[in-house]
Amino acid sequence: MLIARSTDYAVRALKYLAEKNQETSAAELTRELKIPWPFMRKIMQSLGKHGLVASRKGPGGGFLLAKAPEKIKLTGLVNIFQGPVCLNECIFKKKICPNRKTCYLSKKLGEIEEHAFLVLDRITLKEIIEGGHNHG
Amino acid sequence: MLIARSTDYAVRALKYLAEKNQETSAAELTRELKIPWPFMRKIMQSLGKHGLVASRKGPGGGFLLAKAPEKIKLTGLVNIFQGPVCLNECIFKKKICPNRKTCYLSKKLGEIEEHAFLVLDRITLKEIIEGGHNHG
DNA sequence: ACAAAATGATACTATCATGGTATCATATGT
DNA sequence: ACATATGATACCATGATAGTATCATTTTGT
Ligand code: FES
Ligand code: FES
Repeated sequence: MLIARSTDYAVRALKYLAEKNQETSAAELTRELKIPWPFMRKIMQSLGKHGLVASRKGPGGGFLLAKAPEKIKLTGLVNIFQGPVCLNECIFKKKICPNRKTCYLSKKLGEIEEHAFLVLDRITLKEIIEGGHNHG
Repeated sequence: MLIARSTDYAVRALKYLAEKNQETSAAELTRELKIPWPFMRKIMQSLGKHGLVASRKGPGGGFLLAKAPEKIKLTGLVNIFQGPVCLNECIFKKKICPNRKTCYLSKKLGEIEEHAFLVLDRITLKEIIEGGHNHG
């Protein structure tokens, strides 16, 4: 799977924040998006650590988008929650394969991976919001 | 990961069979390809069930390629060992997402998946063998 | 006939990534 | 002070993949 659940949840949360454009608590996000509360909190904390949202503690506190939606790329989110986009780790017995440089199959998988990366890298939160879609 | 270990092992085994072009036992495959014996057997049995190799029991028995290398497609192997190529299963809480039809993100992931499929579908065992590669 | 060598079938276990939970500490507004 | 929020972190659950074990069946050679 290219997009893990955590990444997907993050997209939904960010979309909600962007559309509401007001400080929003994790509780509200949980309620509106039907995402389990502790999991949601973990996700928001990750987003905070990586500077995608700003947070404020205390009553009335919550999260605010910290970057413009057009600056938030899907590849960035994938990186945070799943690590680098990777479809091509020829692992033989848990050791990275020594033949990668010359391997035909690896080359082809590399092509796929690159294409996937390019597509994902061009998708921003803004596009997702405006894309005439239903995500979330 | 696009190609699972089992699929990769299958490719190596088939390549070996194709190059040797003689009846070959699982024991030899295990020995030569450094793949765990019971796992190798399981893989060969799957390949047999799906008609990619023919088998013969008894002393001196073993496996033979049952299709021409150019007829063995990577997508076929992926199907056997991993199921359909799929990078795009928006699963929300274990239920297939109802928004798929209109979802922007799903559309983009679908594009990636389709590209991946097309590339894999054009790779045959023959190409892998002749590809100036080292797979295995 | 018999033993050995091979595959067929199938059930089981192990490992690991992901998804999800729980707890306590810390900050903030009233 | 106290309630309400997030920060940090450790823990648990689940499922997919990788790998193992066992027994039945077929074939060959003596
Ligand atoms: S919201 Fe489910 S496919 Fe996009
Ligand atoms: S054999 Fe490892 S990259 Fe192909």
